[in-house]
Amino acid sequence: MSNQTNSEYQKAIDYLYQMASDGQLIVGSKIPSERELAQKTGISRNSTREAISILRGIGIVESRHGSGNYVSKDPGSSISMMIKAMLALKSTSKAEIIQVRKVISYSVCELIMDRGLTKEEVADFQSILDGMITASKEEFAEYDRSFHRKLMLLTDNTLFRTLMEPIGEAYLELIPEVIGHTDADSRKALVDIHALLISGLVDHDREKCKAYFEKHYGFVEDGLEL
Amino acid sequence: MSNQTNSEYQKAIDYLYQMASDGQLIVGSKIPSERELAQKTGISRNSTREAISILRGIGIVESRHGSGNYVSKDPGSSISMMIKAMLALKSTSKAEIIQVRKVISYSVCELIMDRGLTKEEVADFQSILDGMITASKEEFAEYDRSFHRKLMLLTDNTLFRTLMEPIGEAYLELIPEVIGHTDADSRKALVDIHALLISGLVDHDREKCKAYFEKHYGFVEDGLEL
DNA sequence: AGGACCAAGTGGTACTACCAGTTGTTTTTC
DNA sequence: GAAAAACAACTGGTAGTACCACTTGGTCCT
Repeated sequence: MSNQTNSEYQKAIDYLYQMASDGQLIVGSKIPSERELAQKTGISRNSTREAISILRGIGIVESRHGSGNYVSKDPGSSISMMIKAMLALKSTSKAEIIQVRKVISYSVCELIMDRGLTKEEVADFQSILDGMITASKEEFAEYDRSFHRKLMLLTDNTLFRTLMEPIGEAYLELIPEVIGHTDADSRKALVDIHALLISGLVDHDREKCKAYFEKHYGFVEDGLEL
Repeated sequence: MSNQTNSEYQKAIDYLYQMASDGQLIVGSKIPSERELAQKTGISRNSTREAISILRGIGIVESRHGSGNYVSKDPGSSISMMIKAMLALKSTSKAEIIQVRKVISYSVCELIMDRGLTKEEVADFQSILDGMITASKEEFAEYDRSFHRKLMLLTDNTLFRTLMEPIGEAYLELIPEVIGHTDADSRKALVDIHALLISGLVDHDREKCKAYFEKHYGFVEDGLEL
């Protein structure tokens, strides 16, 4: 994991990564104080603070004035910030985000299809769909989000969720643009499309699921005029 | 875009974001020097450097010693860093890494299957497979890696590559453990399995590709005793 | 016990000084 | 006059010190 950059601050980062891989740093735990870290790594406190600033930028460290620096509980959240920055700088990324989300969502469904859905899970999804029917444009996006979040939770693979979550966030920002192009009828159609997926999962029907994805993201791509 | 945090360094970040939204900062352009920035925003050079460290952590600024700080051309590269850090911190299980890699790899193949492979691409893959046949245990892992890297390069979706790269790295660290359980015969079988995938991509044959993934990762899971 | 207080430790900011690269200009050299 | 060497004026990188602002845990007093 060690980086060979010549920078001094890298020593502090390497030192912390080493602690992490030794299991001495778990999520939420306090990292050594800046002065101690500086002394241990043989660099100045300035450079130590620089290292910590970078880690804070990356989102894996949080600082509490007067208390200490801590390993962030939610490092995933700042990945979405980063993807946002990417979006701001590279105008072609919309299509990429949609594509990634589509393809990964589908793969997750493949995983879920093997085990099917419990009655409780079906009921949960149904209540989301029920909410969609009467939802306003603004609410609709939120339902769509919780639908997909729930879907992701079915995998019990935390790495998946961590990777997928920020993409979902970035995707969510595109939703208003999509929904803006819809009327009540097309939103009704969207609800049916979502129902199709649930049905496909219950029946272990790969084709149904595939149809869902084609329709759903066809909708999205039209809305974004891609 | 302005943040209401009380920190001093935030002034520098806000100042730069303001410049960006005014169109004065385009990709690759040089941002004001640290001393100038400090003077303009009324904060110390220390705090200015802290701001720039964070921006460098986020990946939207690159620093060149003796030259200046520049708006990054490739903000995506640091997403990889971030995911790597996450993998180190969250003691992700082997099974999760394998599963994510499998699913994303498969997703990419779905994308590629639509367009198939050019003759040149097939030849490139074939040369990797040829290398595998005579490879030692140690070399085999490296071939496997370049195989999958090449696969990833076929999707011109940079977001995909960005997400996949660190997972590939994590996966790579597991490879020696897998290969350690193999003999020459089973490695020969692995080469055949890889050839199956290429054949599937050429023929647009989804089932062949699927068979590849089942066999390949079945192999891996056995090797890791999952 | 309860509350007020205090002291030690922590991150936050500033200033200064110097090192180490880069870059464009000037001077030297042929 | 053109190429090469030297220089000067930038740039970011590192270090050290001092002090401020805040948190925390303990002590002392009531």
